[in-house]
Amino acid sequence: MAREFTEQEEVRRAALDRLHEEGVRPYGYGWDVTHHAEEVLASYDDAKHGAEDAAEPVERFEVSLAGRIMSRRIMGKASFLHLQDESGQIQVYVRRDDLPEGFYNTVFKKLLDIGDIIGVTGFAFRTRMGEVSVHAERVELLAKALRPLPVEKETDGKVFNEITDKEFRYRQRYVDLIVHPDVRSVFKQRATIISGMRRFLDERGYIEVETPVLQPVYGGAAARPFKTHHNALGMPLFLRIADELYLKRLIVGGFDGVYEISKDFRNEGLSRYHNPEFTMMELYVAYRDYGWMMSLVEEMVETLAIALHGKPEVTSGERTISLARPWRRLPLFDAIAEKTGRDLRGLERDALASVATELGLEVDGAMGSGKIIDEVFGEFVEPHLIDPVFITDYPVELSPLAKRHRTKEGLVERFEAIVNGKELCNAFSELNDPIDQRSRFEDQVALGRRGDSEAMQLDEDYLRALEYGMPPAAGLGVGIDRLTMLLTGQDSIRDVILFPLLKPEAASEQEQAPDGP
RNA sequence: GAUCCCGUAGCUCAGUUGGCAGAGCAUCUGACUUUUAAUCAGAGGGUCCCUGGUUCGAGCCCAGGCGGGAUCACCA
Repeated sequence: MAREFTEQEEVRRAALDRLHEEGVRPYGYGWDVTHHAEEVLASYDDAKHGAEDAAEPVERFEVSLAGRIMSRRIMGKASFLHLQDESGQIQVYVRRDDLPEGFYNTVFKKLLDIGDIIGVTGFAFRTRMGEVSVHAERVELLAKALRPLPVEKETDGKVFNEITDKEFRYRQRYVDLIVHPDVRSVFKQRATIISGMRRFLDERGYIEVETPVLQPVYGGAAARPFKTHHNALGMPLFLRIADELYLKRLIVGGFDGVYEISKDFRNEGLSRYHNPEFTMMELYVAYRDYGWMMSLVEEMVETLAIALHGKPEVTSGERTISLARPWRRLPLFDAIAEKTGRDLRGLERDALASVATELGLEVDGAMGSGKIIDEVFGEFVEPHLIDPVFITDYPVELSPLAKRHRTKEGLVERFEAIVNGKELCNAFSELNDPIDQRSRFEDQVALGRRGDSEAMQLDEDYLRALEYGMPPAAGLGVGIDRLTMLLTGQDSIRDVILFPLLKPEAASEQEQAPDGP
């Protein structure tokens, strides 16, 4: 079914036909780019290239750029436009008499539009109004835009044509990126964070590995998986919810430090903090424990913040948060006591339940003591932890893969870093006792039988690996999306994921996709 | 899943007690060789989300639906 075109689309399609008639190729093959807009602006030198009132420049500043037309000011025999490339925008001055016969009047004025991608060569100069610009001597169309671009115009705080519809911005991220430089900037910063993290880990000698996304047995976290099917083997497979168990197999295999930066998938709800596929960095280091890992985390996050902002500080709304080392280390029960005034240490399940109820939580019979403690923490403590803090020593039943605490009964050597009221990472001294691990898995299987859809599966092969002997090790998982939110000051995960999951688009524009084989 | 809010031109939004569908920007035509929200003169553009109801008359009131957002709950 043919889509109806808007008036502006009709105009552009008519222009496309005219271009063909005029013998102008509307979609080019490339352009020899010598400069980006920002470089020209940064390296322009009035003394050499001419100030606005200078007679003749000492030397011509030859440039060749390519980009998108973002605005046009057309006059009789000369025009201005703003060209946007990846680096930013620069003004271009186009004169009829500098271009081939007829090009200015028939092609440039009539057939080019905002949104078209062009190549420009010429020389940089400073206009009478003082703006460094490119005096075009050659203009070529590289790609005709058939849809109008919602380009913003701004003057003295008044903004016209701004796209504020979040849905539009997420669905048509390519448009969002064109018209919002700050959105481009967030994703450049995301790349800086990931490459900085990779460098940090590589410098320490840890090896980047790749483990299966499709897993016959999923594990390593408490979450519901996506299920799929392999036709040739006729077997169900799960998209990984974590990398953990495979990475620890590699520690068994003799690697002393391995990490993986990858997508994990969890079949759960969407929110400001949750997308069904998200990016995780997991790291495992042999012969280290969780105390050592805390030092590594604070150093890594501080390093990344400095790389991004020049100082170990981030902002969230009005708030400035210092990420400078060292971070406070606070046992979970102390944190709860500090914020609620209640000491939960050593309390039995029913006593915990009544304290939680007094605090105003709803407790149902299915919740074990670990779950209740977790609820109290999540409700009354975590949201109030703004400055970075390591919360340590969690109940054993919440952490089936963590090593029992060396001195504290019923707890494991686990920590989460909390910043700005949200978990940034999760880590522990890894459980390497195969007998204990088997019984923890069995507890999980029992939970699963009682209907806990997030309980872990028993992974026989992982136990086999542990039975060969795994060195003591520290493990870490960092949510890259949330780290990026923190370091770039974004308050929705959708603003740090290029293409967040959305409901399918209503059938108006999108042809219904046929089902796969 | 629950609650609240929103849906009018390409974009942002007005739209009075229910009485001819509006503005800015964008688009089109013409003028203009240093503009920058260019300017000046003119023009076109609407399934007011959908369906039904009330009414002489509905963008507005009512009911149902669809789409979206925000908050809450599970999870990183």
